[in-house]
Amino acid sequence: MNDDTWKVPEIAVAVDLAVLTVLADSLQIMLVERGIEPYLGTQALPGGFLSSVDESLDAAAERELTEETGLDPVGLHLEQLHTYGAPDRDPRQRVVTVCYLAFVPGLPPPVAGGDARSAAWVPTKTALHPGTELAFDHKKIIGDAVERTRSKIEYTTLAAAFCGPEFTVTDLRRVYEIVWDEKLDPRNFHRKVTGVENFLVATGTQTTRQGGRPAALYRRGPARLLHPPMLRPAAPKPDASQTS
Amino acid sequence: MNDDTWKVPEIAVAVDLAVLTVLADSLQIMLVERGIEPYLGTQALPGGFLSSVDESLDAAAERELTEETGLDPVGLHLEQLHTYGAPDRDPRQRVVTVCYLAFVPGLPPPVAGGDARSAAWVPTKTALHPGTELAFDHKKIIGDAVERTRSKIEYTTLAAAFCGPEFTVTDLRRVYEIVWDEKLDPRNFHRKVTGVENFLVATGTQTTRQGGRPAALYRRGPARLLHPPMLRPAAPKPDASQTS
DNA sequence: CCACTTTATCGTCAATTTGACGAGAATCGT
DNA sequence: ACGATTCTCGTCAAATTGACGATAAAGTGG
Repeated sequence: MNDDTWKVPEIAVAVDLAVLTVLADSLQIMLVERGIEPYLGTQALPGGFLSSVDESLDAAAERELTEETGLDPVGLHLEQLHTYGAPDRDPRQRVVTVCYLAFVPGLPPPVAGGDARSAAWVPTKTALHPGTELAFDHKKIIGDAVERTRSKIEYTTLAAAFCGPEFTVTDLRRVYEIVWDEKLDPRNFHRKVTGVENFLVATGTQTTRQGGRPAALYRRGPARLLHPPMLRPAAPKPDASQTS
Repeated sequence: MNDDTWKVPEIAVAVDLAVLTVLADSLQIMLVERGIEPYLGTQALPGGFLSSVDESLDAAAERELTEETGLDPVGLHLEQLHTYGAPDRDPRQRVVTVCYLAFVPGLPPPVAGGDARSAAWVPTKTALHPGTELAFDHKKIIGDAVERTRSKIEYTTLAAAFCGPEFTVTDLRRVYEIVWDEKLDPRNFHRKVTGVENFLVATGTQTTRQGGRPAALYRRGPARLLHPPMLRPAAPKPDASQTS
């Protein structure tokens, strides 16, 4: 470092998106097919390099989200997940990618939005399956995204971000059940979420449905933290230590 | 983006460290005095650019930690905090900095370690005080680091990372009290932490102290998650919404 | 050696929260 | 009208938490 000839390494900075939704009884992630080398034709997370040296990371993430999904980032949940920068993750040059995590409601408008590349929802179980090939280290990123999501809905109200603007308690419970892959008792769940102040705001209206009593509709309230948290059912307790 | 003359922006990637410890009844952060422009003479987080295009982010963080503190990163807790990349955060050129959060036990060896720059522990309250001037956006980073630390010890066993290899239940409780700035009941705290499996492993030995009954000494067990979590005492509940 | 102080640890008990269910309410299809 | 379905409220025992009494084991100063 005290060598006068040492120069700051110049590195390409990219932004990748892990866009998750709950759809068709599974947690799904948006993947695109790569149109260029490397990994041409392989599925990958949407993303790209900063458009200029003046673009902020958050702005780049929002831009990519709009380009790939056609969604308006306003009101969507978008947070940094992690930054990945292994020296060999891209064979062309050194790339550091800042990955963002986004939660969008099921069935967002036309999925294959503005950009020409074919975007698709893929169940995370499929994406994480050992047989699935993904570009770069994207499989690891997806694993991190799913784990972050699972714990995030424990102590925040973000599960509601997977629902539309109006939703029922059952809609919300299904989000938890699908993300955690656990059955929850409808009655206890109802008591819990309706008891958290400022989480759910009743609209007064009800669903029209086929079969079954109509459910009350709610909107998201201003609460962002669940206090106390909604804990995942404890692991079967095989006895071993909970490492990790 | 479809302009053939467009080039990938080359950006300088840095790694900064938020090294926290519990010392003298306060949560303190390691700061160094900058030896070069910009912000010459101002206190800043330790950190620096990647040493080469082949250095991984984690390796750079560990290298900086060793250079600045003389600590062996093996066994220390080091995790990514966030990546900061506002276009104007460094007047020289575009810099994206990946910030890491480290927890070290109180009174680590000689603090001003290998590197010549004067490193010092500064209470986070002082660092965050409105009157304090820090380099770049480091005040915001410290705020994020403190908040992450506060919530991290709720649901992980990481509070023990602030203690030495052997510690008492009271040592651990003081960590919680100092980080949260809340008094905790010694009896309930004792019951809680000794009841979590694989959190504390009794060594069988006891402290020799001046005044008061000797306390049993423990080491960290293999558990990494607190299940159920140790919740901060609920805010006095002024009634308002918890807008995070 | 004996109060007296200090700190650690164990125990108790009521209040709260959770988990497991029963049962009624409200709708649809037949 | 009847059964199937789904939402919602209620009950009750078990587990957890919060508040606090009491004892144990040290040091200190007479």
